[in-house]
Amino acid sequence: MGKERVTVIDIAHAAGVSKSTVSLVLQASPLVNEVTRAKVNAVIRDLGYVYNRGAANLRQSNSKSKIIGIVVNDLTNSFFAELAVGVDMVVQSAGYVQFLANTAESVDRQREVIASMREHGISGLILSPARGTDAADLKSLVASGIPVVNVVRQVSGAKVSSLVSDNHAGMRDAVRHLAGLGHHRIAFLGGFPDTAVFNERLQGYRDALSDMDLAMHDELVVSSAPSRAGGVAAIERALMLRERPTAAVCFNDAVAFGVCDGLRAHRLDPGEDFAVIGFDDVIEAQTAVPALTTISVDPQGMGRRAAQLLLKQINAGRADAEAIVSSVRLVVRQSCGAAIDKRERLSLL
Amino acid sequence: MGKERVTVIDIAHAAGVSKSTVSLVLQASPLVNEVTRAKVNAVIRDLGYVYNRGAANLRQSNSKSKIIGIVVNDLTNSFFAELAVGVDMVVQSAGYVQFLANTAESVDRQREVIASMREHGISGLILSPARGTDAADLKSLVASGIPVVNVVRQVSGAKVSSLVSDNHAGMRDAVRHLAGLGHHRIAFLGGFPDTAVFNERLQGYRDALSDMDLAMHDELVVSSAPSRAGGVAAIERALMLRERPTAAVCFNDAVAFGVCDGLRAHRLDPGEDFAVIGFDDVIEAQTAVPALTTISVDPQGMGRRAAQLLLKQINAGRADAEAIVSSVRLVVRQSCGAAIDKRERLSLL
DNA sequence: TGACAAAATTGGAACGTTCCAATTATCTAA
DNA sequence: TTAGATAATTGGAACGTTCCAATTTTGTCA
Repeated sequence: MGKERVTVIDIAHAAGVSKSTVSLVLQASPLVNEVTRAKVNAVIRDLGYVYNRGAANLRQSNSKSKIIGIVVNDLTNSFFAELAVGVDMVVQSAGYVQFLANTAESVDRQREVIASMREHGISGLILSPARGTDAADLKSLVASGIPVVNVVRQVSGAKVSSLVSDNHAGMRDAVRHLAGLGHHRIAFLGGFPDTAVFNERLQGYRDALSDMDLAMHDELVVSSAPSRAGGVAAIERALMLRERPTAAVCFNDAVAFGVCDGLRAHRLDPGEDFAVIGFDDVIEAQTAVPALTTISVDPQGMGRRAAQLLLKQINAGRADAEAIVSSVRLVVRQSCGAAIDKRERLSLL
Repeated sequence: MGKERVTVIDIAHAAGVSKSTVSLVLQASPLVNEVTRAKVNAVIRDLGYVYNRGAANLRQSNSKSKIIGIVVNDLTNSFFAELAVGVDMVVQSAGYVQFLANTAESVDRQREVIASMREHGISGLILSPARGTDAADLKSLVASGIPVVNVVRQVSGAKVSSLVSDNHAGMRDAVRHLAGLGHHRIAFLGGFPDTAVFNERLQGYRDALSDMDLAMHDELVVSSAPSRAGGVAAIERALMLRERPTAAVCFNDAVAFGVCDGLRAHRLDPGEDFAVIGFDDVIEAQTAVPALTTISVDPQGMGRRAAQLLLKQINAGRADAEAIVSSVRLVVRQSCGAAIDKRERLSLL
């Protein structure tokens, strides 16, 4: 049952037309007569024909494979999972299908999967590069004319489009908000210092401090893995300082959650005894307790925009690199203490 | 630059051999002489040749496309993201590449993406079916001889392999554990009652109660969306009962986190004032505060096993359906109050 | 009715690979 | 040296589709 695959020739034969006609109805060409089209479509349904995109793609000079690749550096981070969902949404409704691969920050794996995707003839690639990716890694890809959109992280020197969030402005706004609430010692917690994203955010932190006439204390910047566990470690170290911070901006939401955990372990109540702001606005940020004040980057929306940009380039044929920085906004919730300000409440008593 | 694609013919020409020979070295055939192989490989590197799997696949009678499909019902749930990562790991190292699609519980979307994947000639499919999927949806897929492995959820009547976790035993163990800690009123919170998974877990709950000689109270079973928000809603309702529960087993970890949030909103301390057990053991379960006691199903491992099963069937040529239930274990952490038992601590004072 | 245009259909070549059968080069042993 | 075996190479057909140029059918109008 279902052993031999049915081809256009079979359809043509059964419908009493030529394979060319069948091909035309498959592509919904206006050249074919309504009644023939109906007949052919009926036969297609009856015989359970499935279109062979491989064969079609082979013939079509340009590689319109209807496959786009998306490779992310850490799919277990829900930020990237949501990004992938966003990409999937627009890509699916454009009739494409996505190859998704996870590199787990390994450039070797990244090289392998990109090579594999090329062999399959992807018509474009959305890439959140693994740490340490350099322009040379993307060289031959772009040379072959395949549009590439970098997301989240940029690769300096690579002639590809990019879509990153406004890390500088986001962190600046977060720090200003905390300063506005009266905090003087604000820590910057988490993240690896050898990444561009880290440095952009750190610069935003620095600039905001200077805007608000606050001193920059190097010991208040403590880096760590950009994960929940990293957040626990970072706040741990920050609390050991002789002069403790009273608030923290975190590299991302995962770190911020870890910071909250660590605070509780020290019998400190995040949002009341210590203000915490995250970055990303992952889906759990709004339901967590306390709800996390954070910089919303809307990962799903970012995925959608990246996919749209890529599709635009694919359709345009030629892809001139454009760099988009996606704006970002502060979402004030409980964890920064602004909503239910304990000091204020106490002063009212 | 890189306009015309380079083909085996170009390689053959440049290396002074025939295309057949080039093809042989591409497949690492032992038939070709060492020195020719080296020469050809050198030319391949020089010209920047990229293998065209589409063309190869077209010729190869059987569809060894080196593509496997994976479609999940909710990628934003980190359980499925991790599952996908597990699949990706084994699939990648077997030289395959994965099509990943998210259906967001829509059977229509599911039908579309599966159709699309077939057109691309996937050699196998791993499917976590959307709610409401029935055997007919998979009929033509299996008829065409493409191996399918269902994960997480089964589709009754479909002749495909499946890999599900032992929902019954897991929930039974959770309830027994709570009963062993002295709880009499144990709630079952979250999940949609029209799913098989829900009913298996509920049955485990029922059986454990009866094993432990505890009464079954229908009002202690409160269903909700299997999400964090659903968990908040469920505990909310459970706390409104005239006779409150003192502990809860939750449909999954997301619900359990929501339950913890809801408890805190009522000034109850999860793990101390109320025992909570989750299901899944997602990655955040161990770092959350309190660390979540849960039934570990190791989603990544499940993904790996599903992929291995699928690859086995692909290689075997013929796929006879096997149903695997993957065993599951209780991981005791803080949220059930076993580790730091407040009552016990108090009695020691 | 014939001439012409427009609409619809069609056969064959081509895409880049693999497979098969056939050919050529190289080795072995008497 | 040569027959026979073995190793290495090769040309052409095939996979399922699309495209092109060419052909056939249908329609229009004088």
